[in-house]
Amino acid sequence: MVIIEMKISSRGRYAVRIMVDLAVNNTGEYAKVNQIAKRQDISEKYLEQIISVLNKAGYVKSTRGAQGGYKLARDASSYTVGMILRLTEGSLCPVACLEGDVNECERCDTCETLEVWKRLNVAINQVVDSITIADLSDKQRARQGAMDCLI
Amino acid sequence: MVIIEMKISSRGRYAVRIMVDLAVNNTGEYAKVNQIAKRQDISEKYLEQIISVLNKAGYVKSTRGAQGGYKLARDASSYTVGMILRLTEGSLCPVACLEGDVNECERCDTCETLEVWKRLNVAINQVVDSITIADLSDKQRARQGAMDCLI
DNA sequence: ATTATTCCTACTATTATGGTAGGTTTTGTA
DNA sequence: TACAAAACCTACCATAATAGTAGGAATAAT
Repeated sequence: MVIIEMKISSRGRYAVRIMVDLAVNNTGEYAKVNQIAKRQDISEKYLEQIISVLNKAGYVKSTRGAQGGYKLARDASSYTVGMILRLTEGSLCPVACLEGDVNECERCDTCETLEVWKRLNVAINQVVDSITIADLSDKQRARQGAMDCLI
Repeated sequence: MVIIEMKISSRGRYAVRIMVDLAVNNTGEYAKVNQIAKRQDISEKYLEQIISVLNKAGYVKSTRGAQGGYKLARDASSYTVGMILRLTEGSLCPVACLEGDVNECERCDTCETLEVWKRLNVAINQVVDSITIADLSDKQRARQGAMDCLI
Protein backbone atom coordinates (compact mmCIF):
# COMPACT_ATOMS: atom_id res chain seq x y z
CA MET A 1 0.00 0.00 0.00
CA VAL A 2 1.29 3.37 -1.00
CA ILE A 3 1.71 6.18 1.49
CA ILE A 4 -0.52 9.14 0.81
CA GLU A 5 -0.16 12.71 1.92
CA MET A 6 -2.46 15.63 2.48
CA LYS A 7 -0.55 18.47 0.93
CA ILE A 8 -0.87 21.94 -0.50
CA SER A 9 -0.08 21.48 -4.18
CA SER A 10 2.72 23.28 -5.96
CA ARG A 11 0.12 25.40 -7.70
CA GLY A 12 -1.17 26.82 -4.44
CA ARG A 13 2.30 27.32 -3.04
CA TYR A 14 3.49 29.01 -6.22
CA ALA A 15 0.43 31.25 -6.36
CA VAL A 16 1.19 32.61 -2.88
CA ARG A 17 4.84 33.14 -3.81
CA ILE A 18 3.84 34.97 -6.98
CA MET A 19 1.59 37.33 -5.02
CA VAL A 20 4.32 37.98 -2.47
CA ASP A 21 6.84 38.51 -5.27
CA LEU A 22 4.59 41.08 -6.90
CA ALA A 23 4.18 42.83 -3.55
CA VAL A 24 7.89 42.84 -2.71
CA ASN A 25 8.97 43.99 -6.15
CA ASN A 26 6.14 46.42 -6.65
CA THR A 27 7.46 49.52 -8.43
CA GLY A 28 4.16 50.58 -9.92
CA GLU A 29 5.30 49.06 -13.21
CA TYR A 30 3.98 45.83 -14.66
CA ALA A 31 6.21 42.85 -13.87
CA LYS A 32 6.88 40.37 -16.67
CA VAL A 33 6.33 36.64 -16.32
CA ASN A 34 9.94 35.89 -17.18
CA GLN A 35 11.16 38.23 -14.43
CA ILE A 36 8.93 36.65 -11.81
CA ALA A 37 9.84 33.19 -13.04
CA LYS A 38 13.54 33.94 -12.73
CA ARG A 39 13.23 35.45 -9.26
CA GLN A 40 11.04 32.61 -8.03
CA ASP A 41 12.73 29.80 -9.94
CA ILE A 42 9.47 28.57 -11.43
CA SER A 43 9.02 27.51 -15.05
CA GLU A 44 7.73 30.44 -17.13
CA LYS A 45 5.04 28.37 -18.77
CA TYR A 46 3.73 26.94 -15.52
CA LEU A 47 3.82 30.34 -13.87
CA GLU A 48 1.87 31.75 -16.81
CA GLN A 49 -0.93 29.28 -16.15
CA ILE A 50 -1.05 30.04 -12.45
CA ILE A 51 -0.95 33.80 -12.79
CA SER A 52 -3.76 33.59 -15.31
CA VAL A 53 -5.97 32.14 -12.57
CA LEU A 54 -5.03 35.04 -10.33
CA ASN A 55 -5.78 37.40 -13.19
CA LYS A 56 -9.20 35.94 -13.95
CA ALA A 57 -10.09 36.28 -10.27
CA GLY A 58 -9.10 39.95 -10.42
CA TYR A 59 -6.31 39.52 -7.87
CA VAL A 60 -3.75 40.83 -10.34
CA LYS A 61 -4.22 42.99 -13.41
CA SER A 62 -2.41 42.65 -16.68
CA THR A 63 -1.52 44.52 -19.85
CA ARG A 64 -0.72 42.64 -23.02
CA GLY A 65 1.83 43.35 -25.68
CA ALA A 66 5.30 44.80 -25.44
CA GLN A 67 6.04 46.32 -22.02
CA GLY A 68 3.06 44.41 -20.71
CA GLY A 69 2.98 42.33 -17.57
CA TYR A 70 1.23 41.90 -14.28
CA LYS A 71 0.81 43.84 -11.05
CA LEU A 72 -1.31 43.47 -7.93
CA ALA A 73 -4.83 44.79 -8.46
CA ARG A 74 -5.15 46.05 -4.90
CA ASP A 75 -2.97 46.70 -1.88
CA ALA A 76 -1.11 43.62 -0.64
CA SER A 77 -2.83 43.91 2.72
CA SER A 78 -6.20 43.16 1.14
CA TYR A 79 -5.24 39.61 0.18
CA THR A 80 -5.11 36.81 2.70
CA VAL A 81 -3.17 33.63 2.07
CA GLY A 82 -6.50 31.83 2.43
CA MET A 83 -7.98 33.74 -0.50
CA ILE A 84 -5.11 32.75 -2.75
CA LEU A 85 -5.11 29.12 -1.63
CA ARG A 86 -8.86 28.71 -1.92
CA LEU A 87 -8.68 30.15 -5.42
CA THR A 88 -5.89 27.92 -6.64
CA GLU A 89 -6.45 24.83 -4.52
CA GLY A 90 -10.23 24.83 -4.97
CA SER A 91 -11.05 24.32 -1.30
CA LEU A 92 -9.20 23.96 1.95
CA CYS A 93 -11.84 21.76 3.56
CA PRO A 94 -10.15 18.61 4.84
CA VAL A 95 -13.20 16.54 3.80
CA ALA A 96 -15.67 16.96 0.95
CA CYS A 97 -18.79 16.90 3.13
CA LEU A 98 -17.93 20.26 4.72
CA GLU A 99 -18.06 22.06 1.40
CA GLY A 100 -21.22 23.90 0.53
CA ASP A 101 -23.87 25.13 2.92
CA VAL A 102 -25.57 21.80 3.57
CA ASN A 103 -23.79 18.61 4.51
CA GLU A 104 -24.99 16.11 1.93
CA CYS A 105 -23.33 13.06 3.45
CA GLU A 106 -25.97 10.49 4.43
CA ARG A 107 -24.02 9.49 7.48
CA CYS A 108 -23.57 13.07 8.71
CA ASP A 109 -26.16 12.79 11.50
CA THR A 110 -24.39 9.85 13.09
CA CYS A 111 -20.85 10.49 11.85
CA GLU A 112 -18.33 9.69 14.55
CA THR A 113 -15.65 11.85 13.02
CA LEU A 114 -17.43 14.90 11.65
CA GLU A 115 -16.47 16.94 14.71
CA VAL A 116 -12.79 16.28 14.02
CA TRP A 117 -13.03 17.55 10.45
CA LYS A 118 -15.02 20.61 11.55
CA ARG A 119 -12.41 21.59 14.09
CA LEU A 120 -9.65 20.94 11.58
CA ASN A 121 -11.41 23.11 9.05
CA VAL A 122 -11.72 25.99 11.53
CA ALA A 123 -8.07 25.69 12.56
CA ILE A 124 -6.80 25.68 8.98
CA ASN A 125 -8.87 28.67 7.96
CA GLN A 126 -7.94 30.62 11.06
CA VAL A 127 -4.29 30.35 10.11
CA VAL A 128 -4.50 31.11 6.41
CA ASP A 129 -7.03 33.93 6.84
CA SER A 130 -4.99 35.66 9.50
CA ILE A 131 -1.95 36.11 7.27
CA THR A 132 -1.97 38.64 4.46
CA ILE A 133 0.31 38.98 1.46
CA ALA A 134 1.46 42.26 3.02
CA ASP A 135 2.54 40.44 6.18
CA LEU A 136 4.69 38.13 4.08
CA SER A 137 6.10 40.81 1.81
CA ASP A 138 6.99 43.05 4.76
CA LYS A 139 8.96 40.23 6.33
CA GLN A 140 10.61 39.46 3.03
CA ARG A 141 11.65 43.09 2.57
CA ALA A 142 13.08 43.11 6.09
CA ARG A 143 15.01 39.94 5.35
CA GLN A 144 16.37 41.36 2.13
CA GLY A 145 17.36 44.56 3.93
CA ALA A 146 19.24 42.53 6.50
CA MET A 147 20.96 40.66 3.70
CA ASP A 148 22.03 43.93 2.04
CA CYS A 149 23.75 45.02 5.24
CA LEU A 150 25.96 41.98 5.08
CA ILE A 151 27.41 42.93 1.71
CA MET B 1 -7.09 23.75 -15.41
CA VAL B 2 -8.59 21.29 -12.97
CA ILE B 3 -9.48 22.29 -9.45
CA ILE B 4 -7.44 20.48 -6.84
CA GLU B 5 -8.19 19.87 -3.20
CA MET B 6 -6.20 19.23 -0.09
CA LYS B 7 -8.11 16.43 1.55
CA ILE B 8 -7.86 13.64 4.06
CA SER B 9 -8.16 10.50 1.95
CA SER B 10 -10.84 7.87 2.45
CA ARG B 11 -8.21 5.60 3.91
CA GLY B 12 -7.44 7.97 6.75
CA ARG B 13 -11.09 8.72 7.39
CA TYR B 14 -12.00 5.05 7.36
CA ALA B 15 -9.12 4.18 9.68
CA VAL B 16 -10.38 6.62 12.29
CA ARG B 17 -13.92 5.28 11.94
CA ILE B 18 -12.67 1.70 12.31
CA MET B 19 -10.87 2.57 15.53
CA VAL B 20 -13.94 4.35 16.91
CA ASP B 21 -16.11 1.41 15.87
CA LEU B 22 -13.87 -1.01 17.71
CA ALA B 23 -14.01 1.24 20.77
CA VAL B 24 -17.79 1.70 20.71
CA ASN B 25 -18.49 -1.98 20.11
CA ASN B 26 -15.81 -3.27 22.40
CA THR B 27 -17.10 -6.33 24.26
CA GLY B 28 -13.73 -7.89 24.96
CA GLU B 29 -14.35 -10.25 22.02
CA TYR B 30 -12.65 -9.99 18.66
CA ALA B 31 -14.73 -8.15 16.08
CA LYS B 32 -14.85 -9.59 12.57
CA VAL B 33 -14.09 -7.57 9.46
CA ASN B 34 -17.51 -8.28 7.99
CA GLN B 35 -19.23 -6.97 11.12
CA ILE B 36 -17.24 -3.75 11.12
CA ALA B 37 -17.73 -3.39 7.38
CA LYS B 38 -21.48 -3.74 7.74
CA ARG B 39 -21.72 -1.28 10.62
CA GLN B 40 -19.51 1.26 8.88
CA ASP B 41 -20.74 0.64 5.35
CA ILE B 42 -17.24 0.13 4.00
CA SER B 43 -16.26 -2.62 1.54
CA GLU B 44 -14.92 -5.66 3.42
CA LYS B 45 -11.93 -5.99 1.17
CA TYR B 46 -10.93 -2.36 1.44
CA LEU B 47 -11.47 -2.38 5.20
CA GLU B 48 -9.27 -5.47 5.42
CA GLN B 49 -6.40 -3.56 3.85
CA ILE B 50 -6.80 -0.59 6.13
CA ILE B 51 -7.12 -2.57 9.35
CA SER B 52 -4.02 -4.53 8.40
CA VAL B 53 -2.08 -1.25 8.55
CA LEU B 54 -3.49 -0.62 12.01
CA ASN B 55 -2.56 -4.16 12.95
CA LYS B 56 1.03 -3.92 11.75
CA ALA B 57 1.43 -0.73 13.75
CA GLY B 58 0.19 -2.55 16.84
CA TYR B 59 -2.85 -0.30 17.22
CA VAL B 60 -5.17 -3.29 17.01
CA LYS B 61 -4.49 -6.95 17.67
CA SER B 62 -5.83 -9.90 15.72
CA THR B 63 -6.44 -13.62 15.89
CA ARG B 64 -6.69 -15.63 12.72
CA GLY B 65 -8.98 -18.50 11.83
CA ALA B 66 -12.55 -19.19 12.79
CA GLN B 67 -13.79 -16.90 15.60
CA GLY B 68 -10.85 -14.67 14.82
CA GLY B 69 -11.04 -10.93 14.40
CA TYR B 70 -9.67 -7.67 15.66
CA LYS B 71 -9.79 -5.62 18.85
CA LEU B 72 -8.06 -2.50 20.13
CA ALA B 73 -4.62 -3.30 21.48
CA ARG B 74 -4.86 -0.67 24.22
CA ASP B 75 -7.44 1.58 25.83
CA ALA B 76 -9.19 3.89 23.40
CA SER B 77 -7.93 6.91 25.32
CA SER B 78 -4.35 6.10 24.36
CA TYR B 79 -4.92 6.75 20.66
CA THR B 80 -5.15 10.24 19.24
CA VAL B 81 -6.77 10.91 15.89
CA GLY B 82 -3.39 12.29 14.85
CA MET B 83 -1.69 8.96 15.46
CA ILE B 84 -4.20 7.17 13.24
CA LEU B 85 -4.05 9.76 10.49
CA ARG B 86 -0.28 10.00 10.45
CA LEU B 87 -0.12 6.22 10.21
CA THR B 88 -2.56 5.90 7.34
CA GLU B 89 -2.03 9.20 5.54
CA GLY B 90 1.74 9.11 5.80
CA SER B 91 2.13 12.65 7.07
CA LEU B 92 -0.08 15.57 7.93
CA CYS B 93 2.51 18.18 7.02
CA PRO B 94 0.93 20.60 4.55
CA VAL B 95 4.22 20.84 2.63
CA ALA B 96 6.98 18.28 2.06
CA CYS B 97 9.81 20.49 3.32
CA LEU B 98 8.50 20.35 6.92
CA GLU B 99 8.90 16.59 7.10
CA GLY B 100 11.99 15.23 8.79
CA ASP B 101 14.21 17.03 11.25
CA VAL B 102 16.08 19.21 8.77
CA ASN B 103 14.46 21.34 6.11
CA GLU B 104 16.17 20.24 2.90
CA CYS B 105 14.56 22.81 0.64
CA GLU B 106 17.25 25.03 -0.92
CA ARG B 107 15.03 28.06 -0.73
CA CYS B 108 14.16 27.54 2.94
CA ASP B 109 16.40 30.35 4.23
CA THR B 110 14.68 32.93 2.09
CA CYS B 111 11.30 31.27 1.66
CA GLU B 112 8.53 33.86 1.82
CA THR B 113 5.90 31.33 2.74
CA LEU B 114 7.58 28.88 5.11
CA GLU B 115 6.10 30.60 8.15
CA VAL B 116 2.60 30.02 6.79
CA TRP B 117 3.17 26.29 6.41
CA LYS B 118 4.77 26.06 9.84
CA ARG B 119 1.79 27.70 11.50
CA LEU B 120 -0.59 25.54 9.49
CA ASN B 121 1.31 22.45 10.55
CA VAL B 122 1.10 23.40 14.22
CA ALA B 123 -2.62 24.18 13.96
CA ILE B 124 -3.42 20.90 12.22
CA ASN B 125 -1.48 18.81 14.70
CA GLN B 126 -2.93 20.64 17.68
CA VAL B 127 -6.41 19.63 16.59
CA VAL B 128 -5.80 16.02 15.69
CA ASP B 129 -3.56 15.34 18.67
CA SER B 130 -6.03 16.80 21.15
CA ILE B 131 -8.80 14.37 20.21
CA THR B 132 -8.61 10.73 21.25
CA ILE B 133 -10.51 7.74 19.98
CA ALA B 134 -12.09 7.57 23.45
CA ASP B 135 -13.42 11.12 23.04
CA LEU B 136 -15.10 10.11 19.82
CA SER B 137 -16.43 6.78 21.05
CA ASP B 138 -17.84 8.35 24.23
CA LYS B 139 -19.77 10.84 22.16
CA GLN B 140 -20.95 8.12 19.84
CA ARG B 141 -22.18 6.01 22.75
CA ALA B 142 -24.04 9.03 24.14
CA ARG B 143 -25.61 9.62 20.74
CA GLN B 144 -26.66 5.98 20.46
CA GLY B 145 -28.09 6.08 23.97
CA ALA B 146 -30.14 9.14 23.05
CA MET B 147 -31.33 7.35 19.95
CA ASP B 148 -32.42 4.33 21.99
CA CYS B 149 -34.63 6.54 24.15
CA LEU B 150 -36.54 7.60 21.08
CA ILE B 151 -37.61 4.06 20.29
C1' DA C 1 -12.38 -32.37 7.58
C1' DT C 2 -14.80 -28.30 7.26
C1' DT C 3 -15.49 -23.73 7.79
C1' DA C 4 -14.57 -19.17 9.13
C1' DT C 5 -11.52 -16.06 9.38
C1' DT C 6 -7.17 -13.23 8.81
C1' DC C 7 -3.36 -12.42 5.70
C1' DC C 8 -1.00 -11.40 1.42
C1' DT C 9 -0.33 -9.92 -3.24
C1' DA C 10 -1.63 -8.48 -7.56
C1' DC C 11 -4.49 -5.88 -10.46
C1' DT C 12 -7.37 -1.89 -12.31
C1' DA C 13 -9.97 2.31 -13.73
C1' DT C 14 -10.07 7.04 -12.89
C1' DT C 15 -8.31 11.31 -11.56
C1' DA C 16 -4.77 14.59 -9.94
C1' DT C 17 -0.20 16.38 -10.40
C1' DG C 18 3.12 19.08 -12.36
C1' DG C 19 4.25 20.37 -15.78
C1' DT C 20 5.67 21.08 -21.49
C1' DA C 21 4.60 22.83 -26.05
C1' DG C 22 3.06 25.66 -29.60
C1' DG C 23 0.52 28.84 -31.55
C1' DT C 24 -2.63 33.45 -31.38
C1' DT C 25 -3.46 38.04 -30.12
C1' DT C 26 -2.23 42.40 -28.59
C1' DT C 27 0.53 46.47 -28.13
C1' DG C 28 4.57 49.50 -27.72
C1' DT C 29 8.42 51.10 -30.39
C1' DA C 30 11.72 51.82 -34.20
C1' DT D 1 4.09 49.96 -41.04
C1' DA D 2 6.96 46.21 -39.53
C1' DC D 3 8.86 44.05 -35.66
C1' DA D 4 9.35 42.27 -31.33
C1' DA D 5 7.79 41.49 -26.81
C1' DA D 6 4.60 40.23 -24.12
C1' DA D 7 0.10 38.11 -22.41
C1' DC D 8 -3.34 34.66 -23.72
C1' DC D 9 -5.21 30.16 -24.95
C1' DT D 10 -5.52 25.26 -25.69
C1' DA D 11 -3.87 20.89 -26.10
C1' DC D 12 -1.01 17.35 -24.61
C1' DC D 13 1.73 14.12 -21.57
C1' DA D 14 4.21 11.10 -18.08
C1' DT D 15 3.83 9.77 -13.51
C1' DA D 16 1.69 8.93 -9.25
C1' DA D 17 -2.22 8.77 -6.09
C1' DT D 18 -6.90 7.23 -5.18
C1' DA D 19 -10.20 4.07 -4.16
C1' DG D 20 -10.96 0.27 -4.53
C1' DT D 21 -11.65 -5.23 -6.54
C1' DA D 22 -10.12 -9.97 -6.72
C1' DG D 23 -8.34 -14.30 -5.58
C1' DG D 24 -6.11 -17.36 -3.08
C1' DA D 25 -2.97 -18.99 1.05
C1' DA D 26 -2.51 -19.65 5.93
C1' DT D 27 -4.50 -20.49 10.30
C1' DA D 28 -7.46 -21.97 13.94
C1' DA D 29 -11.87 -23.41 16.11
C1' DT D 30 -15.45 -26.84 15.87
